[in-house]
Amino acid sequence: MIAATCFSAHLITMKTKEKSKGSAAEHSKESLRTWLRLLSCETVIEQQLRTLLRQNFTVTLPQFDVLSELERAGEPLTMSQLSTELMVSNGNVTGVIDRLEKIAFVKRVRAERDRRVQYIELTTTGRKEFGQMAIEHERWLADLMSDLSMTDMAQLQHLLLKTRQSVGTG
Amino acid sequence: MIAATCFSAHLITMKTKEKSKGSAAEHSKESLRTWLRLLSCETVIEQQLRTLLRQNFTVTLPQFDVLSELERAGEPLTMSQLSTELMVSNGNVTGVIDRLEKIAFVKRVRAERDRRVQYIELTTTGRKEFGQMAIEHERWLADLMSDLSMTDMAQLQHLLLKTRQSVGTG
DNA sequence: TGAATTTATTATATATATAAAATATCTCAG
DNA sequence: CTGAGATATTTTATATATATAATAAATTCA
Repeated sequence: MIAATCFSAHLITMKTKEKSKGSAAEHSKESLRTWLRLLSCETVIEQQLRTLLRQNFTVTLPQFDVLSELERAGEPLTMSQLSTELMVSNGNVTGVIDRLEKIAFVKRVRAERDRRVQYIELTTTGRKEFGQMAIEHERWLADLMSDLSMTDMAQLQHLLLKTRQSVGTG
Repeated sequence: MIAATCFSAHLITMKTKEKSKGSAAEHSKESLRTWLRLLSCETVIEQQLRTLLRQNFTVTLPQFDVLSELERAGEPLTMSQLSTELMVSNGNVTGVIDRLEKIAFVKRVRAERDRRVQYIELTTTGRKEFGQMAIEHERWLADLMSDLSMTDMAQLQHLLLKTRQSVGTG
């Protein structure tokens, strides 16, 4: 999402009295442990990327996320589409687009058929600058993950997907 | 952590031209894929928890995180300790504590030996209210993770720990 | 047509979030 | 004991973030 800012720990007292294996209580505790680790892991990486982005370029992480989404789509997107894809509120997107428009990385174009809609598109500058940032961003990430094997990452992706699906259907 | 707010997608164009297996380029792409999935997974869960907390209680997610940390510690913590544990900035913690103090869930106590330090401690109300919230929080999480087996969660934790260590040493 | 409804966007209020500067206090060498 | 440097917290400025209300445009349908 746009402004990945976060208090991240959710560190909750873990009472280790229950010794039943495979019980609902045990599954519950393990869920909590898993979540705390997931959160911690995500937060550390996000902070690293945020800092690197700040130090090396002129955009913030949420702004970078918007540019990524526009580049990935390969075509202009509406505010609502951005909001949905990036999983943030509408009002949030408005602010980020305001700032990106101010530095001329994107521009708003009013749709012709439906005049309620604004299309957001990358400018030539925005696309070019983003290209540079994306290369660095991928390099940073590869470096952060350097101790993980291809197998590790494949397994991790599989489990994360399964988690995502569990949350979605829950 | 405190205010897990975030633009979360970081969806970057994935060029699939390179076909070399096990190359640095391939590892780099896989790192990016893994990160995007981790981010997406974390964001969805966080949004769910944030909404549930909002709808059922009077505190925000960052505030809940602070309370969790205090309860887990079992003793008053300084602002710096909270900031470090929750991986957020000092100024951030100040604001969250201000709000928790306003609703009398925590109180500031100036340290005697070192008058720069403020100890933050749970009030009786804060501890009691948090207890209720923590029970619900764990229930929500167990529900969200219900499709994951104990083995899945153990493997996931293992891989996340490995990722965390890679980031830490990188 | 034109009022009710739907959809998209913006406005508003509040709460996080960071970085950097300011403030207060402490430690310790000299 | 006195001031330089270190540490803890708060303040400030700016950018995200949410939820909700308000606005605006388009659509539906009596």
